[in-house]
Amino acid sequence: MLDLAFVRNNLSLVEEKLRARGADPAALLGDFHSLDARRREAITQSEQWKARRNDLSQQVGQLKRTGQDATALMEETKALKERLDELDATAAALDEQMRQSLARIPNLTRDEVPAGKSEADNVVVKTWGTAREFEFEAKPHWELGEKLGILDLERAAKLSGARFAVYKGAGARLERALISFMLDLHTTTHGYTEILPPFMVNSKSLFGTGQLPKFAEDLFRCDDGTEFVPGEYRDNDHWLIPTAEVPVTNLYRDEILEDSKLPISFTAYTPCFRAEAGAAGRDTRGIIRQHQFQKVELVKFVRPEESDAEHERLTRHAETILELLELPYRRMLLCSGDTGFSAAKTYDLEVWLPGQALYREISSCSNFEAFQARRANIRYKPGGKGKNEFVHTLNGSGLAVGRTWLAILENYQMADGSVRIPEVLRAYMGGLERIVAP
RNA sequence: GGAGAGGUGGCAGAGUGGUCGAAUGUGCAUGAUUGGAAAUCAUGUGUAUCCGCAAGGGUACCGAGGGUUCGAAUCCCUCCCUCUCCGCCA
Repeated sequence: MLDLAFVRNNLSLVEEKLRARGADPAALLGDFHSLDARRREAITQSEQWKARRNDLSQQVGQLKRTGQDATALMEETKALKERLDELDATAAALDEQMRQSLARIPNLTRDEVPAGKSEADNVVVKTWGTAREFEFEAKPHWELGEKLGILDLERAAKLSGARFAVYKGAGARLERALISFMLDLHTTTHGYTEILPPFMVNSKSLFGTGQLPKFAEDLFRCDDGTEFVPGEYRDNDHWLIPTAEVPVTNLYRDEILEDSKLPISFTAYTPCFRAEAGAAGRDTRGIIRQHQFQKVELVKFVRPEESDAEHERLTRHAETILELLELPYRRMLLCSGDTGFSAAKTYDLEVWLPGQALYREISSCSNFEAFQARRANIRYKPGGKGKNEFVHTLNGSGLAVGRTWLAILENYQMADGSVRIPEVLRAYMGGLERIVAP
């Protein structure tokens, strides 16, 4: 969420940034100045009447205490009430309108974010590793996985429908090995604290990180016998998390963090659940796009002045996983049109997939600045004194485990259809060096 | 799921309709005292928002949301959370 006062004082900048995202400022901001003025006027009016009521009520109390008759004053105050209720309702309605309007405005992208409409306008920042030369035709992971008996998409469909996977034998163990390998590296060398959060969260949490209200249709909601009402954020409903970002960032919702404890770095392994509404027909083969996938996430709470540097560090932490696994990748700086709702700046890491001869996103590392912190009310006291300020939040995949799994299959495949295990994973695989067909 | 007890400021803990944004203790900050410190004393010490150039003033907040009342921390309703006992359960 953007700061109301900031929007008021920088309206043309906000409009310009919205246009850069491909959003329509008129639709999002409406007649901002008018609403803002009417809201403030209504609040002032209502509060002035409340002050009068409070004053009269106190006089009533004083009369009663000294045993005098207060009937006249009570009648007068009662008469005041009707008008007050009206003013109060108007003020509350305008305030709510402003709140909802602000909640739907995306974050402003930073100036170094390139202008662009779509994925095609993202900029390659760097490329790491070289794509392997194959002396045979590289196969896609779904063929490799099915042949090796470690991936069963047919039976997964029987159990749960399309976009689910069953991993088996060495395939299941490879997934588990990747999770352990990633968590171990992040919690030791990279200094993150491991979190194992709930896999279900309430709508307050989803509002905090920005998934609600705009992206409700991308989420799985548990049926509590109630409906989601945009603008109402409950603490007693349940949604499946689309990413660990939600529970981990919301750990500190409505809290004031100690300056001396910052920056705080958390890593968490969780499954992620996504409805993939609007992705019908896309990536239907293989396990690129699933309703459930596993992910190791990195989350940071930092002081505003250090969020840029921490963003670079966090991205490097994700890249390190790819480098240790010796998977070629490139780092993309997302353009304004492709940057997510809550993010001010995002790097995507794309891994090379020889079976499909293309780069695919395997990690997304974002700086949200104060956008999420403002929604979730996460603050700190700079220097331990004075006014509370919002922290900056960051997060990134480190990495998406399912996509790492399939990248290993495609990059490490041999002519006979077997798959070598990357060196760094072998200890996690009980010494296994190669997955071969049964 | 059933029965009961609770949720008040950084913490502890009073307050059951008015003088309560809230006693008291403690913590913290500043000052006095001291060679320095401890102790002591004094003063101050929440958040958000609205008006205002500012000084300052108003409003709201005692788990959350509604309601009753001229007036609610206090009474009523719904919900959330914590604790105890029972039931169920991995």
